[in-house]
Amino acid sequence: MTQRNRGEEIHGSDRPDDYCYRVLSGAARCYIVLPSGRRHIMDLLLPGDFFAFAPCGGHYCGVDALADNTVVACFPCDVVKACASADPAIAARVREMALGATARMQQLILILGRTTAREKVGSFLLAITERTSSSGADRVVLPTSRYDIADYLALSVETVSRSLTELKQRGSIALAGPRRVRIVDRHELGERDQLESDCLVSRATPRHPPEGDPGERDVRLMANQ
Amino acid sequence: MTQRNRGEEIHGSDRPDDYCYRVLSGAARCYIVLPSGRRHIMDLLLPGDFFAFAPCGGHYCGVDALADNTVVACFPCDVVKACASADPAIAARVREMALGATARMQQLILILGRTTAREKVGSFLLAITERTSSSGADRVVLPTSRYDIADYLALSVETVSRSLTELKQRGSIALAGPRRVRIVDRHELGERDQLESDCLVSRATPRHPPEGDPGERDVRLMANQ
DNA sequence: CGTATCATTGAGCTTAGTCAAAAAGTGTGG
DNA sequence: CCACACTTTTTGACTAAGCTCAATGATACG
Repeated sequence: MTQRNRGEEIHGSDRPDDYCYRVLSGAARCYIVLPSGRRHIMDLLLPGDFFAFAPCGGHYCGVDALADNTVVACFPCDVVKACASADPAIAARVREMALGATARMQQLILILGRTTAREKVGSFLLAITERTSSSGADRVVLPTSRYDIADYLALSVETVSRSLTELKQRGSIALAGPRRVRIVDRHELGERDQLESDCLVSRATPRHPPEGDPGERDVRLMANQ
Repeated sequence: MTQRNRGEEIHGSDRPDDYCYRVLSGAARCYIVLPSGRRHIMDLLLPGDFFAFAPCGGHYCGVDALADNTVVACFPCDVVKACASADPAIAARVREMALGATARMQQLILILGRTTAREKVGSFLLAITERTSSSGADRVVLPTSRYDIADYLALSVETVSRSLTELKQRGSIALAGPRRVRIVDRHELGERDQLESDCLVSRATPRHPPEGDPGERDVRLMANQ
């Protein structure tokens, strides 16, 4: 757990699943370098956030500081596992933090699944705003450069930049410098989906409403081999 | 936990984070319906696989059977949580299964991050082959239709179909019926990255080799608020 | 005050989405 | 076993969107 400044590597390895990370202050990016040289940012970590790489076949994985004075706690996963086995309170904490990581991953999957670059950038802005200011604030200072946004959203830098200027010109956001963003129209940034909700639902129609509690409580089914 | 046939809904709700799922036999898809009507498949579940939705702002979430005689155990998350708190063995099992879910999510993020449709489809084929036959087999029966693949990879059906025929024509795969695939050239299906590994690494160069064990073992840093 | 990095903008090209239709499977009942 | 309907898959033509290459501004840092 060392303090690092912007751009400095916190930890890196090609055995990524040996360590897990928790940001204590600052911000960090977790990325994988594909053998082609492409970098994909798997997660952005703000204070309190937890992350662990899954084994990923020989790719180089790393965690870098995004801000000055970033402090990240790095732990060998097997140590954490052992502590969790020994102490139920720690186990519960680990579960809770892993749940947060899962939520961010699912959110990223959803964002990456969007069709247009504008939607991706828009929902990224909404997500990062939500995370930095817990309430429904409308101002955010991006912790990332355009390059990082591009590698996070799987877009080119140019497309990220163009999307932002387009959103600005539409009046959906306002920019004060490259990193200071004000959200003007949330709906235009991906909740826009909501507005079209009365449109035709083709191959995704929910067939029946939820049928009440399945009533199955035999946790052995969940837990046994 | 009821047995369902292909296409039937197993569970659905717009409070997705209340339940978690474990496939006992068959196969299932976990998806989110965006208000626009678009469906995104968040995960494909094979026997033994575990999944839980994160809260996702009012979208409809569902789990459907992909095969006949699919059996899925559905549990309220708070019940599982309570059992994990009470029984360390269950807690460990839940951790282990959640780790598997995390690995699949990270893999999906990586696949969605690929640039071309052919790469997405190719790495999807590799991934699903790896999961269905634990060793390095080269044959796979896809559990999904083209539509499902499309909704999983965030592509259009037509593009999925075109990518598959293109891979076939290149000799990277062989098709026997729409769902029976034989992997001919693994490298062409996404490990292709490996071949270009000596190419220029631009903005993703790992700065230093891993610096040895950070040596931090104070798990309080991991566990405390 | 240069220099390097980051951000923006432009032009051309490649690729995937859309709309439309045909072909190939799948399952049913006669 | 065949005929029929229905679904799934494939293919084509066109359009739109993002990537690449290239150049220009802006900003921070020595």
